[in-house]
Amino acid sequence: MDEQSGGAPATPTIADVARLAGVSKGAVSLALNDKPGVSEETRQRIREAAETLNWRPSIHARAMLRSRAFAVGLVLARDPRHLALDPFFAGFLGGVQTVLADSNSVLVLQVVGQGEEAEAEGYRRLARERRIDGAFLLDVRTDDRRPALLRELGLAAVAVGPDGADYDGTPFVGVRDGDGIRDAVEHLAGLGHRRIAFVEGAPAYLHSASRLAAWRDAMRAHGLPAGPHAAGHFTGEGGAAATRLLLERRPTAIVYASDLMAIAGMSVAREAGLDVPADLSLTGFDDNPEAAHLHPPLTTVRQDPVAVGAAAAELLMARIDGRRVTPVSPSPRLIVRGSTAAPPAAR
Amino acid sequence: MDEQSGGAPATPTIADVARLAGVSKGAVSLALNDKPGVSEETRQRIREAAETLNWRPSIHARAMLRSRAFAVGLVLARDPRHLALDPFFAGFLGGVQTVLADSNSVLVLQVVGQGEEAEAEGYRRLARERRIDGAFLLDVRTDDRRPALLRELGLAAVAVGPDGADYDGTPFVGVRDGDGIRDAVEHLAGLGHRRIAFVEGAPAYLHSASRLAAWRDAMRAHGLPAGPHAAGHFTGEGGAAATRLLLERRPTAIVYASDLMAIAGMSVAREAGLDVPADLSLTGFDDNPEAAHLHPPLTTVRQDPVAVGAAAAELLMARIDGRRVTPVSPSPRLIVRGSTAAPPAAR
DNA sequence: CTGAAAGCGCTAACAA
DNA sequence: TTGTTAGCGCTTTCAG
Repeated sequence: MDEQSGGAPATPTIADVARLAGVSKGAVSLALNDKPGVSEETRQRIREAAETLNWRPSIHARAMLRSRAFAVGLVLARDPRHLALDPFFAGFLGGVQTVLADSNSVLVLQVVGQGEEAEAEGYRRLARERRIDGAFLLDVRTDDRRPALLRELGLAAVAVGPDGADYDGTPFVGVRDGDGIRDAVEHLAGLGHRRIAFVEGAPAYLHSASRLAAWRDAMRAHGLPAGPHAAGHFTGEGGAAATRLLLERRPTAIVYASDLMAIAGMSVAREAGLDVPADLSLTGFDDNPEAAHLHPPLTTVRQDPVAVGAAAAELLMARIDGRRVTPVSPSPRLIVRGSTAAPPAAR
Repeated sequence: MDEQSGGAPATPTIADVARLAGVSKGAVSLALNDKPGVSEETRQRIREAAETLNWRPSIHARAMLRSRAFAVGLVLARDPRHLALDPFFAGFLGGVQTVLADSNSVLVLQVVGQGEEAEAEGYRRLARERRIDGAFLLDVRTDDRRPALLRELGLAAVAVGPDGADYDGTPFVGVRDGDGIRDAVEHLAGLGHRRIAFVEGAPAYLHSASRLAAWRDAMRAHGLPAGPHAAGHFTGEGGAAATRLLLERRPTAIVYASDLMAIAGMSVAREAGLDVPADLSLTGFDDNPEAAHLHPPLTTVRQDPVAVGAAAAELLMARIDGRRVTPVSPSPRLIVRGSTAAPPAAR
């Protein structure tokens, strides 16, 4: 239609750059990929031409020869409403991005309904269409078939989960949730609490199981009897129900595996006529934006999701490129606020 | 290297399918794209061959000829922590996905730091590398340059924002936030409130401005004087500060443009010695997972983010394909809970 | 050090 | 109705 508007076509190709620089296409390719075989002088001229034309190599043309997609995937099998309540996820994405930008790769995100099959199908589709070179595994379950699936699909994989875990050689970027729970128990024990209950998330998940284990270990380390615990499934309803159950055992403190459950628990305690923190101390996990603005503000564990995302992406890109890097595991931090205090003197 | 492992190569190409079916590559292409030129019999045979080999066309090869990327983009210039507190976003992604799956497209997500320039650069990069065919625009600002940018880049665009808005021909999939605010005001007015204050979000955003306007309109519609309002910037700190300010004007109810701000406001009110809802009624917006589990539970406005996401994706794919569809705008719903009641009789 | 040419997997315009 | 062929934009041999 409007082909003769004047200059170069809308999206320049490598040929346009070559023409402008007065060299061949091959020279342009060598020059811009920092490969030997071009004089520094020519390289500079080519660089300028590319800059002038605002040219970027077509990702698809590249992908065809190198059979690399320059993209990584993340399939999330979560109830959308569940996804929302996880500040970890958002930070994680941000961290991932910083690394991907340097690698000239992008993130393909697929949110599928719940269900392992949908999740597997998501990865399969991305793999078969050669859309991605590797993938992140989040929400790892105790008996997770994704590591095996991804290997079968020929995709690099990096899992995010409890530090030190290992499935099938799939490396884990550790989140040291356990350390956070331990700090919470230590904080409470230091205040004089002895009956510290625990509300776990969903036992099927690795990061849930590791938090429970950390609570048990910390209790033992402080010479305290492992108090009662109940599953809250990371939901508000679950947290409330678990709290009702645990309250019968008269704990002076409850450690929750998530803020949402802690918030729901706080309401339950209040309805039961308990004052927080005078009668009952509460700690959460995640440091939701709401946590600091509750009444009382919630003592909780804050992870560094951006660092975890960056570490995971670093590791994934290294695997794709066949490089070796040693994974790091950022530590979480206990944020002490108003929901914890010394236990009632009476007991 | 290990070329003679026995059967077909790891990832089959169209040539493998053609060979197996005993036809040419061209025939395979026609057959599997449901184009005329192949007998039904042959088509069936080809289909079976493709099935046997578990073949999918390489997205990159396709992209090269049709200059279609079979992907759409979403660039988010938000503080990662801000992203987390928005249940709308998660549902939106879920809704988008349902439509993309049918179109054989994927979503490329880019979370950049805050700043308009980073945001623009994100879209530019995706466009120049021909990574995407179109993009979603979220968090539209009153003077947003992205519609112009995307047109310049040759990308289809669909914005998510107040119903009926229009920038530069970029279609909007409306979220009827205004209706939600109106319902909240109506609910409060019906309970007998007359002094209804408002905490808006960040005035620069369209969806913030439209909620403020809706509050004004609703107040007028009920013959009430437009009470005081203040900006809370969608953050907890902001919501708390705005509430402190507004409390001096002795409202009997406060409508908030987000749950987070409302939650922070509830704490401020309690610290000021006010009982919610006996002394002060509060409404939020979003229906965060926490909202139902506060004490008292928060009356709030729930959108249908999944429907919005699906509608936006539908519209975007239609634009890319050059089809025409009429956008729909799902309505939000007021969820009445315990944070609202009749105003104190005294006043 | 540079240029020409082949080919990645696919589609579309051909010729048979 | 079929099979053949010429590229899409790029990288990578291989000669010059």
